[in-house]
Amino acid sequence: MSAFSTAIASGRKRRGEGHTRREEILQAAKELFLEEGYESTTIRRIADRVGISAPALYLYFRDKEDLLLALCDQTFTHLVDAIDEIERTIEDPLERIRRFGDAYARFGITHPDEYRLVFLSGNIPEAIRKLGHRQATDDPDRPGVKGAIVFGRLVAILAQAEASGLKLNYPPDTCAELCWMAVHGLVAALILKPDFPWSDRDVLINGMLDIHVKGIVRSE
Amino acid sequence: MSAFSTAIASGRKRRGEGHTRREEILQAAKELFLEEGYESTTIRRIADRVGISAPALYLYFRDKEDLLLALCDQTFTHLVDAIDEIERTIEDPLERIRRFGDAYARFGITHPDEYRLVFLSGNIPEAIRKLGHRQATDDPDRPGVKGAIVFGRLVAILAQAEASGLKLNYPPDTCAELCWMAVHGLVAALILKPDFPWSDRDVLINGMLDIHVKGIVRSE
DNA sequence: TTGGTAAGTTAACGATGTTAATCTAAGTGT
DNA sequence: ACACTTAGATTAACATCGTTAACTTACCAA
Repeated sequence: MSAFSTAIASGRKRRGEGHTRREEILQAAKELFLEEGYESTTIRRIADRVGISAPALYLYFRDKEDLLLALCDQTFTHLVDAIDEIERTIEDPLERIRRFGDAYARFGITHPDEYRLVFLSGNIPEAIRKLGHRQATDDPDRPGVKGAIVFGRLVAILAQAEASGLKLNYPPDTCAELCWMAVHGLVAALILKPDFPWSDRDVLINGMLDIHVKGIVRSE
Repeated sequence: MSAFSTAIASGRKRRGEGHTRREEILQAAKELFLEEGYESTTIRRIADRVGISAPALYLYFRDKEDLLLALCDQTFTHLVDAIDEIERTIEDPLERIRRFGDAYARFGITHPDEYRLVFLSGNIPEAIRKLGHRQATDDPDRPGVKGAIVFGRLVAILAQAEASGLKLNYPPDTCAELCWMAVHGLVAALILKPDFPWSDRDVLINGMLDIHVKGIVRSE
């Protein structure tokens, strides 16, 4: 209670804070997210931690989903960075695909809450529709779009691989969808049923990548 | 209001209804589930449709999850039946695996709400723990267990295939996990992002099965 | 007739996301 | 120096949710 009231009392430095508040809220939400899990992350708890009232959050975020998605994008940026790194350093197309899948899977397993929110909860299209026509579909800062960007990267890598002479068994988009779905299924399973006696993680990841790299490139 | 009160008035045939009530509730829940979607399926709405008060549901189901899982098991029985049929009629191990995957994928796509509840929401182990020690883990009537049964069937089919001479690249459980995860990812993607411009469904399903059947059996 | 019991009711609790109405303090124009 | 606007927050409240507590009713058996 004292921490709360002092936060209120000391939080009244009005000038220029409008800038910072949004980041403060995201930071607090992230902490709670990690500390107490997604389930307990309620609007009021986030507001408490920031030191403001719950309705104040609605000055910065349209609704809870908007907040959470913004938070996810922040995290997903790290995955995009990792993909950038791979594209910059790896030349061989097949190895690129492998590394992509590996990075993707490990990112998902390491950030289960964010992964759930972006790839495992109700359709993002609906969420976008709910947000209204506020922004065009290609706005790179719209929350939730980082997930689509990651998938787009895979399509690009595969198209590029095909362009550089690799023979694929399906069109690049279809290949991307198949690969993504499979690795996505792996991540989803490990996240949603963590107590199930799965085989060794590395075996599963490597196995899945083996199977799909083999299954997608024409071998004759 | 009139429909409600008449339902109440005529619903007071007390004798022997205790037997029927549970099924009535499940039926009403199922209808609402299909009519208005999972989101709008609230305890009070289900109770309204049955013509009883909301707390009365707790005489037949421990909590909402218990009800929903019971409902899911009812639906999943159809998938188990389909698997029975496959095991009874198909001899060739590879074809069995294929048909299993096909049946599984199409079942998931056809029953998205139940699929979400069983395979796409928080871990079942937690749910089971929440239900208490009411029943042992191998009770075939415990709600939610049908999902695990389906997976168990796949393991059995693969082990059987190996026993009949087929060479696998991984242990049967690992093979089952890989196959299941991939098809699960496919179903999950189609369910959760229905508006995404995916490739043709049949192409995806067949492609995924091709890739995994090829990737799992040793070819040399 | 008298209990006892199974089935159901109403009232209420605590939480949740969210909205409406209001207040306040800082900046701005005159 | 004084009035006005406005961004940023507040308190109060709403509707809804799952769920529990306490009470009522109808039936059956002794």
